[in-house]
Amino acid sequence: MENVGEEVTLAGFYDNMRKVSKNLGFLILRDFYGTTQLVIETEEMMEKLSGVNNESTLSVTGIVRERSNKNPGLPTGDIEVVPTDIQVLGKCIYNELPFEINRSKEADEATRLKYRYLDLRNPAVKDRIVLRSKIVSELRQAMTAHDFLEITTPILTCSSPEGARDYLVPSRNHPGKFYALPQAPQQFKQLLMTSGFDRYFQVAPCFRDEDARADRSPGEFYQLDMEMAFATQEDVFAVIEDVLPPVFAKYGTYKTASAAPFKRISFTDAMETYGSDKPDLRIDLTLKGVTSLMGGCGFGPFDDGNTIEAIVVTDFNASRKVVDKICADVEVATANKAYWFKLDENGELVGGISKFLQERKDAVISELGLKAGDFVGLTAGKKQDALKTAGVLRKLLGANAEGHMDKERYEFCWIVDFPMYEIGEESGELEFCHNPFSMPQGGMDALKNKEPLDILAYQYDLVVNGVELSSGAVRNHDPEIMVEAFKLVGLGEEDVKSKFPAMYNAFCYGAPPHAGIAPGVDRMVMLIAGEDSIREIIPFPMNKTAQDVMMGAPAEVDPKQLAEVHIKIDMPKNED
RNA sequence: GGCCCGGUGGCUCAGAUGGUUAGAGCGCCGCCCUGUCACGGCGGAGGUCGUCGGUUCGAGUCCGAUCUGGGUCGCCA
Repeated sequence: MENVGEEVTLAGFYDNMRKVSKNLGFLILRDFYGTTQLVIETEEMMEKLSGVNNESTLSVTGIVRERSNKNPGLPTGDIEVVPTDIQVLGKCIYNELPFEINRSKEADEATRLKYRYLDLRNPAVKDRIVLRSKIVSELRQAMTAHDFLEITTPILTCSSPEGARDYLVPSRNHPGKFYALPQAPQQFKQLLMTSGFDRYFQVAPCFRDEDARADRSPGEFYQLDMEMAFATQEDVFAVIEDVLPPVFAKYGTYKTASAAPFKRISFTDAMETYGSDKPDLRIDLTLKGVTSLMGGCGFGPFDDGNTIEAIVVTDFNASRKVVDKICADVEVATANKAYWFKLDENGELVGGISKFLQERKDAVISELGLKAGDFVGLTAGKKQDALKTAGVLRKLLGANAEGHMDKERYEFCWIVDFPMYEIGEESGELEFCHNPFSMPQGGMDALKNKEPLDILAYQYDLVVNGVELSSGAVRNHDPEIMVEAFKLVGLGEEDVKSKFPAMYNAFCYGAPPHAGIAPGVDRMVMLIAGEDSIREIIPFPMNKTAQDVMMGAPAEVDPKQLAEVHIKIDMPKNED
């Protein structure tokens, strides 16, 4: 309104025209910041627009006027611009687009990705990218305010033993040799600590050649990578608890985020209480072991020395149809069945597997503390299977049974005290549980004197609303402890030296104890934006099969390029 | 690699049990409309139903194979 009467020049995209007659029309001009209505009220101006397709870019000079019919629903709804000149800056040569810009989110995803530059013109799509930028900017400011230095680390490096498949880059100058894109800046940041930089962070690109998921982009993603020297687990927790919640609360779909200190749950407790190492604490349901209460009751899966887990849901009101759907979903997700029964209004055990429990009715009711209307979900199997299945069941019950999930907040927790070692499922032998960089709790003494499976690591995960945001650790900075840790999994000093030559050598020159963590930026933005697909918060995402359908990557290259890097293609023949 | 779901005008979708000319909304094109704002009215164009093969008098619909997209398990912090 304060510009009424002024001559202005606006530039933007031809969004839409509502043509009312030969010499009256309302043209909506859209730019990054919003829209403005232009009134075309002369045949001369109308003529300038004839043949101009939607989405062309225009420069419009005209006079700002107060509207006679205001639109209170629009930020610029009080004014309109009466053009005196219209220039077409960039022609859209098509009168029909692959999708309507303002409805692009409804279009086929392959088409959206192919025309991502059009998809991004949709304000609702663009806003996610703007949000991402704001979040990253805020994280940078917070880290800098905590005296962390942002330092970039190499993209062309060598394979790092994170455990995922590497992206390889052939070397021209060194025939037969390859660079690898980093799966994470893990070793470099630890070397920075050894160099004396005591607070490092980076919004770090990470590259892993693994298959995609709805919440996992294939190929590349970003981490808020950080590391601190002369620091403990507590120091890392304190920084994260200070940096993340304000960003979630400020930009999030939900306006509440956990305050410091976050709840801490040991890995073992998390598995036994929630059936998951990434529990959603917004759900108030917990697991209860009922092996001795229900074992041998005559129901097949409850025999054979199987572990049985129960989840009591009070005041359960979901329909039988919902219960069946939950059980079916559990089976799809875990390849393991879920069972149930209820305590009805008359105090009888009914439904599901209740008939097997009638003889133990009183014990069941008293041990589980059941009241009329309570529902009991059950799982059975080998201990870990029963727990994990119950974990999935818990999530589904929480989401479907009313009153057991307070959705409107970000609930953070730390999962701590992960085991250092486990017995590998395939090999049957002792293996590192997470990565081999973590410091065993108890150090050398623990490695030498404790049962390997009982040794815990200073390894922690950050979980929010059932999503694993990050894992981190206090690192093993002592070469002797490192060698000993590797000995337990059957590797010798030579293996350590050959696997991590730079780190091992560096640590031999005096290394500070250090610890760090690397929350996933894409996951954070997803959670904050409330999006279910990770592609919505990435400017130019790849599709599920790691292709960029807009650019056409990956693509074949010129034979000359291959020759320069000493590569010959040896395609398998399709003979079967 | 396994499993689940999808592929019908430019976009979103409907097409029980196989049956004659495959429909709708949006978009697009043309005409009309002097205050619209999801503008409105009238008219129109546009589809080898992902592909190949089979069953059948007849296939968008049934069967087989295949391509392709998404979800998920494996994999991956």
